[in-house]
Amino acid sequence: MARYNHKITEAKWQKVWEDRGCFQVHEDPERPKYYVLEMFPYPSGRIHMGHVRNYTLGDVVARYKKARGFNVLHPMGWDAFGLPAENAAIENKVHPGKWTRENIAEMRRQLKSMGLSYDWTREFATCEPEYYRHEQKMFLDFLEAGLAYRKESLVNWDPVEKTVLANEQVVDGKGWRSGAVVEKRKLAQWNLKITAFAEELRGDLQELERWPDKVRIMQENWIGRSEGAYVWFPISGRDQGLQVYTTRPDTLFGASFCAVSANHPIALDLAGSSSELATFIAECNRMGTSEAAIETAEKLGFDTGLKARHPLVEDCQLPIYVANFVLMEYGTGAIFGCPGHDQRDLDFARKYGLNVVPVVAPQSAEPGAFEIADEAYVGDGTMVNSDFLDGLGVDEAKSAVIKRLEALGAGERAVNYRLRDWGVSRQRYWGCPIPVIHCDVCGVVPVPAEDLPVVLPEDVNLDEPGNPLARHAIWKHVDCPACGKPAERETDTFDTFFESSWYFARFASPQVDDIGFTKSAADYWLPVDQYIGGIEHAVLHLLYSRFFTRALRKCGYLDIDEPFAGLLTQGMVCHATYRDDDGNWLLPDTVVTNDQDALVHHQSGVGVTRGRSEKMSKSKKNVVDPEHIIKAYGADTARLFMLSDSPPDRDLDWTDSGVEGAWRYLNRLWRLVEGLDTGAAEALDLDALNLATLDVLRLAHKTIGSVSADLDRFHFNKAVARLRELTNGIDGLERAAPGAAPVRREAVGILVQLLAPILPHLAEEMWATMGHETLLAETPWPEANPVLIRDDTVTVAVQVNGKLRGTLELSKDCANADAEAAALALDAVTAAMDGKAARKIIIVPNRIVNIVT
RNA sequence: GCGGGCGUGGUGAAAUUGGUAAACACAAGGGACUUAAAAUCCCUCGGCCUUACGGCCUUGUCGGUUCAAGUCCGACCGCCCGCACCA
Repeated sequence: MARYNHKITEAKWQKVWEDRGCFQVHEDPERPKYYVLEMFPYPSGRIHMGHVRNYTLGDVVARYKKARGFNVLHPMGWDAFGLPAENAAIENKVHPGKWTRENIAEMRRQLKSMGLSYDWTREFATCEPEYYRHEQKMFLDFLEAGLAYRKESLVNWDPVEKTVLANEQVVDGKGWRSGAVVEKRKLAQWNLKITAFAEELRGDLQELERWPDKVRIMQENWIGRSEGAYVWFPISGRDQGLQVYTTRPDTLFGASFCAVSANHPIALDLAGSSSELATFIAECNRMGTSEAAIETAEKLGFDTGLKARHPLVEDCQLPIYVANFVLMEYGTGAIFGCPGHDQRDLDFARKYGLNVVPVVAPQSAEPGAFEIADEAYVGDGTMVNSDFLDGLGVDEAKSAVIKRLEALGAGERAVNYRLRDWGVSRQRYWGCPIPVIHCDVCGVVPVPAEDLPVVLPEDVNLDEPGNPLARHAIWKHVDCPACGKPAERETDTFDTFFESSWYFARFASPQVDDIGFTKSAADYWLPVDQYIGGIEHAVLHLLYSRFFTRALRKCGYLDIDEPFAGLLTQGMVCHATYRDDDGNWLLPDTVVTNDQDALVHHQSGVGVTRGRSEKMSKSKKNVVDPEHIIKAYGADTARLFMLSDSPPDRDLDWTDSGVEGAWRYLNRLWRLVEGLDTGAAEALDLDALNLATLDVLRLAHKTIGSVSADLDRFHFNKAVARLRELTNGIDGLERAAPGAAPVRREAVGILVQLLAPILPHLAEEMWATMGHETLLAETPWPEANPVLIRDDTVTVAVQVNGKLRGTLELSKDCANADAEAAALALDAVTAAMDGKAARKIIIVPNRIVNIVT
């Protein structure tokens, strides 16, 4: 008996599907559409197991929905701009464009070997002008709609590389590559007004019912709506006041100090005449902006000597500090501190010897006796020491104090968001040029639509630090489109999240060149019905895309609000880690077991320690190359392994034995059709079947329902288990039994159809071997015979005092009295009741009888 | 520090969402076939007690609610993920 030859079979069907254009789709208003999309990859060079998992999940959904009659759009493309290309250019002296395009070719070849049901005619790469020209136009439309603007903002500047660094590229205050001390610099940067949609982006999260709660919570926290008030504190001896934002206006009578950010105008102003303060500000700015850096930093303040006058308490003067924990980007960059009810303010007050006055007393406290020790009281309670607020609850006090402040003109109710506008300028080469021109006379001038695209020049010199566009004299110098005088192009490029914020819409009409996508195609295909990708994009990519969709709507491109109706976030692919005695990481396939059952390196023989399973990463070398697996076992085996055992949103452990198990199952399936009687078809006669044979046929039809339900809910591991059960059932058929041959043929047929989304190549081969002349990839999903899935009897558990004492086969939906009588008649039940009478009998029809004595 | 999640056999997991815990696999052990191996097939496989029939226990720990708890509630322990000192 020949073993299943995956190499020949997989290549054969991939070619058939491609030649027939099985997966090419067109808008068809007659059919329901289904758009399934996996997050497109950055072309880093080769696919990794994370890609294999992601694309397998999407492919199962796409093939299943196609079989269910949907017009399925399932595209693939390349997120092709980004920093790795520039790094590779510097390290290997290869042009970023060449490097990127070669990587795409290699990865496309690898993806094609997986047999994924993409409509490859829709493929595009975002680094090509045919793509990015449209986002240049979108940017100009945003500019006109007031959704894009330029402002000065602080960036991490690496003085050696002459470039801006992301937070994660700053390590201990130094550039990750140059090691130079990073400076905070103010640069004029382009921003998109995502905050204009803050409330909408937050509120609409509720509508995203097919998104994981986890992601919705993360986005909600990121947007960070808070309700509070602005409060104005006059500054003694100055004309200007201090505007503060607070979420606890109720604690205003407990205020003992004010504090401003190191970058607050007041701080900068005072620093001009105080070198001490200037030094303190510089120290604050040196502190990293990453959370870890701020976390470990001690809370420090610098007394400015200025006093803020309390808006509600006559003669009350609060010292104004510059403090390292106040952020310029949030609220007004200034706070009042109430140490009694904020731990950070309490720490600060103790350090600098400031008053601590409790103004909220917990319900349990003795009136007048409540004091604050080491812990601030942040709970609800009754107002004390607070003038007209005394006796009110916290919420009432908030309203009352705001009302009073508003009446006095000393404050107002306010809603604030943590969300900041999206800075899109990058001082980098390998990105989409920002289509504006800077003219000394006219200022910022948009590139006229007819001059788009602004094409990224290919002839650049990457050997020197800094952005090569800024050194490219020919490209950079142009005439002002408005006045015709010499001017300069913007040399910044877009953040690469720009490209991925609308690519899903481009797939709807990827070939049109006068616009990013046509309205009619967007109307038909969008939103994406099911989006699948990694949890690492839970906030930024998904939030930017949600914003972009709204911005495009405002500019008339489309009519939807939400780009992704359903979201599935897959878990990581993990593998055990290995290190030798010197602590060096080792590749899994260089580790073997020796005669003494010990782990050793396959060549040197030195001892190896097996570490815990972790996310596959190059740095820990615990990687398995998908291409090796596909060559050795085939794409179907890799797919099956990815889907078996673990639910998609959980982490998956890659194991060799698991792969072997998947491969054995494939061969077992293959033997199923090899041994099939495909000759003269004996008609199926239900009445002639014995019970065991009928059960297998019934199992096959029931499996249609259970597998469908599992696939609908993305419980792929359970679907695989059901298919294994059916396989076990078919294998157990007694060949000589009457009607066994036609039952076997029908059951295998159903099995093959249900396997099709998971093991497309093998299933197609089995389908053909069974004598079908149509393609399984174009065959509708099977339908269960209602007669065969109906159950006449059910197994009911019988308990005495909650303990299982036996089971009963009862006719379905039988009377409770019958169930009760049958249960009481069981020997095990009478024994367990030990002569006692039943006090109570609980019956859940078709499920359980519980006798309580 | 805050927020979210998870904890079930040697391992990955399942449990119709409060109703027979451990489906389906992996690993392990035993057997059949074979000159032998591979492949394949069959059996055993949570723990303890029992020759057997069977019994008792078991879902991180301790309590609670309920006729009934892996599932709900409270406290604790452990692990993972995310983050914003957010006023």
